[in-house]
Amino acid sequence: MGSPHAWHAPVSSAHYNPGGAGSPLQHYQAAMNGMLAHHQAPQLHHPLHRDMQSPHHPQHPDRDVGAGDEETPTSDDLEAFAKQFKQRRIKLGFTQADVGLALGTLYGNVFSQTTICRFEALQLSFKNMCKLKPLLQKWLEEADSTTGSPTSIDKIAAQGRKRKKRTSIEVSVKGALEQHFHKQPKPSAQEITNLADSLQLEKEVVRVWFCNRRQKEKRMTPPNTLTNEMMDGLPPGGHMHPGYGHHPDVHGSSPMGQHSHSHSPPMLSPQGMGHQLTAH
DNA sequence: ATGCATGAGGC
DNA sequence: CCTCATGCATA
Repeated sequence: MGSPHAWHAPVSSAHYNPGGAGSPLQHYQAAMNGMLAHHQAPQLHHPLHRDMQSPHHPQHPDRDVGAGDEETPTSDDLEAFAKQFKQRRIKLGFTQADVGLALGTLYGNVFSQTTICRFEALQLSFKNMCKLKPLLQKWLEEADSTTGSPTSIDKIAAQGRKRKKRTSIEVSVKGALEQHFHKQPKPSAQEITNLADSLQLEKEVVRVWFCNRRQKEKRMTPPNTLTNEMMDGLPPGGHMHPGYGHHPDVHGSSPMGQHSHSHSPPMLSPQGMGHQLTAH
């Protein structure tokens, strides 16, 4: 029979430093992004409640630790897996985009470089991470199992969608939006219209901005809310850690309590990333 | 790697 | 209109 798997050679234009230390400068780009996005979805959402985001307590004594469980993983498991995944992926010479395509060939679900990237960086919701983990895990198994298999290349492609051009919001404007976000994460339609008027932006742009902002707060690795506004009445006791805000979640809808290991101050993945440019 | 955007599903 | 998963386009 034919080979069920089919990944072409790692056309990787990816050069990364598996050591971590050395050059923090990594810039791999999906050179030839085949936008083969169409629809798919053999999997629908079930009428299940959102019972996720609470891997609390050990369920069964028969559950082994490690990255090999089929049950709901903990946030820590996900982090460990993501980390391993990235390392192996790079070791094997695949780019994030390659993996995305491979998943399509494997299961029929294609993913973009973006999604793989976000998975590795834990920038997805807990639930989403859980959903993708099995897929990526299987790919890993197959990937190193098929070490050096010929395989055919399939290129499906193309689709033209008229997407709106990405609006570039100025830094100063972003700052203003952030401040409003702290006051009211969910402004009403009227508020949005008002804000849009003030900032001279389209209402839609502002609305979407808030939607995206809320999603960010729900990621596993949330942007630390470092916007202290009322720190004038600090208690004389002062047993507060300087540098970072407390809980990442606000209403208790947040997934899990962050890990227990001492996280360093604001942003900084356990890996080696972090570079932001505030100039343009 | 990430910002802004689209779309499906839900209320 | 919101949430949620996902991605094009871009820094």
